Amino acid sequence: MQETSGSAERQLAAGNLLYQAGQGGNAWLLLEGSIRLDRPEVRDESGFAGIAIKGDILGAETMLLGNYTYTATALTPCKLTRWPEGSSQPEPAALLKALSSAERRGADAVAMRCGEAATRVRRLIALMAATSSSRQLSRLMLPALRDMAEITALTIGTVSRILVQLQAAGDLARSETRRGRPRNTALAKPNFL
Amino acid sequence: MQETSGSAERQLAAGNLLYQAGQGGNAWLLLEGSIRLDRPEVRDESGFAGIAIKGDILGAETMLLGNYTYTATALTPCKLTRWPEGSSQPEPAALLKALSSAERRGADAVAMRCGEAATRVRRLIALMAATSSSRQLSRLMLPALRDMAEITALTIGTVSRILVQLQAAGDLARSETRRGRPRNTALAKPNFL
DNA sequence: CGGCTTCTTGAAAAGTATCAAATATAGTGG
DNA sequence: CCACTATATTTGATACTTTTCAAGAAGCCG
Repeated sequence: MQETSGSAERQLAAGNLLYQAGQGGNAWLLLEGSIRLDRPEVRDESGFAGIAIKGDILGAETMLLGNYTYTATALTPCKLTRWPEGSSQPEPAALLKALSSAERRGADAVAMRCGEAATRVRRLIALMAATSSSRQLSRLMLPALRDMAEITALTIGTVSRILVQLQAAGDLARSETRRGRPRNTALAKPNFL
Repeated sequence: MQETSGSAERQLAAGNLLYQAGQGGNAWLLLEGSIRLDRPEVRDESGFAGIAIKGDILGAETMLLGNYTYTATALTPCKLTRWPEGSSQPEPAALLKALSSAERRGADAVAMRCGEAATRVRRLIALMAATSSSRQLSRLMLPALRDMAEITALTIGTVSRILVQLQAAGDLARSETRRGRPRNTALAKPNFL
């Protein structure tokens, strides 16, 4: 929780919650990392509704509706900042940019559910790689298997098998996998005060 | 072609092209019907990238980039109008509305590729029903099997089998299917002049 | 360490895709 | 107006991919 009160910036560890559907709050610009969006209706099911990567705007709907439509959770470590930066009203040009990146990201999300399992996982990895600086993506910089499975509409087992294949083929850096109990940086821990 | 030159409105028969990726043009508000968006890169493959229904804005990226990012084709008969209506510059509030509906529609597209085949087709039909006035959707108001297959990431055969099931279960109005050669209202026929 | 979670892996089952052929229909041209 | 053609839909049998269900291994945290 390295956040000073009133700061416009925010850091988020992988797996942590940025905001929850229904809450009030401001929009965010994602400076680093990747975030998944989930529809609130579906409780235990996947609920996956979209993804955001570096440069995308999240939660712009609060400026219209007052509260968030989706729940946002970090897939990888994230850095964010309030949006829009200075003014409380975004410029039309900035809104257009947000709109067109939202459309592109929607298309990306659809594409990650298209074709064979290996293709889909490959596409997800490619998207994450666009976020990352290094070209050879390490296993540690990927989202949890569960997230990858829900994004690609596959099962955890299938994603695991495919990652093994990709590592064997040299398409993915072989590295330690992230197991064990996640940090209890609590999905539900309120971030205000 | 009941369009008078300079008119801000436009009609489109099912299967017809509204605009192509790369072209220049204006944004549209979809007044009636539904439209599919396709990424241009993928030639023969599905290429499906998103869907738009009544009330959605299409092609807003032209205001930023100058030309369309996706190719837009009518799934069902459509009525559209230039957007924004009067002014050449859209209001921030209108842009926000476009943005949040784009996100919602992206989530819808993702959801239509989630779960078993029957579930997915059901979701697509539900979305189309939201467009339509009548609650019991007729077979004729649905997109072509090929479109439904590409949207749901299934095959034509599977979709066909599922529609038969839905009709048998009474969840879908049993009606004539739309076969035969489509109108040659040409995908490529230029609409200017 | 003990407990909890994630990841890996196996064998069998289920669901879809494939491939192919038959059927139905709207438009076209004679 | 009718046959003809191109396209859309239905349907069947088989093959393949992925899911299921289960158990075990590996890692983090207190």
